[in-house]
Amino acid sequence: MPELPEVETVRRGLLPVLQDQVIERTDVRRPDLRWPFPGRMAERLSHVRVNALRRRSKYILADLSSGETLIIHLGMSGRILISGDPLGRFHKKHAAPEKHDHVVFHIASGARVTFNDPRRFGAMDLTATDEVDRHKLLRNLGPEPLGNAFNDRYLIEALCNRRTPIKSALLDQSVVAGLGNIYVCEVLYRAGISPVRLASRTSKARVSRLVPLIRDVLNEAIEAGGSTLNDFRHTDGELGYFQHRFQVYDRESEPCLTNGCSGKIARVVQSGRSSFYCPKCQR
DNA sequence: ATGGGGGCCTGCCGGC
DNA sequence: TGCCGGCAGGCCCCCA
Repeated sequence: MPELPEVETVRRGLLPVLQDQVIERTDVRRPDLRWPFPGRMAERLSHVRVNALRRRSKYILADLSSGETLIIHLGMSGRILISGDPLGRFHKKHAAPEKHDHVVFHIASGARVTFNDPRRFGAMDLTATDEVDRHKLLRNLGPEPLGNAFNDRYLIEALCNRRTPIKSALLDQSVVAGLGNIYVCEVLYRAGISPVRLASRTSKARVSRLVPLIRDVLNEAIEAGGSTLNDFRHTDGELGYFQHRFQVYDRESEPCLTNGCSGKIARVVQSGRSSFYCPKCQR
């Protein structure tokens, strides 16, 4: 699913319902997602207050009054939906659990937060809050693309020795954390860089230019509430809108949108993922 | 050490 | 109408 902008959209949607609120009880409706849930997860997620709701890369982190942090990843098809919010900000009423509703959080306010994930590539784990950064899933993540540690000096250093296509390098979460297939395609289009160009063969000047472009694309997508392809929804069930602004993603054989360019968008497969780009203006 | 490919799942869409 | 192959926003793990 969800790349950084979609995860950030979900986090913001959850904020008013979870921040400083008490989880009264959690229903765990199956033993695992991608991996087995941690032991006694339902109990450890009952009678706890959510002190903070953070995001790291594509992970949502809920810091709990128990001293533990709930780590949530949405995988490819994970959704989180809110129902029965007593303050009326979300109109959806409670309903019987649907297919693929795997975990249901019952909030003391009366709201309910449901994690639904058909493909089950998502994940949940619990770890001590002061050890979150050392958690297996998080410890190898590179810098946040919207943070200060992500800058041209860093990115030049990170890419200069990589003998892999720049597309693959930017998808590598240890280089920069949070980009996925869609936004990498869009970023490379804006930068005029071919996805098949080797990272190490991309000039420092062009790598420098990538930094603000990555920030722009992500900020614009967050502003638009993320992108909706098949299954992404906001926590209130609404759609994101950034997909209407895709310039290359999923536009195979359509005309390039660059002024004066007569190119057609091409699709190539790189390490099993589709890359979309204009062979004329991306070199 | 680094890079590439397989595999994990379900659902949907297009072609026959 | 039904079946089959291909494809999908991610990422761990194994192998070379």
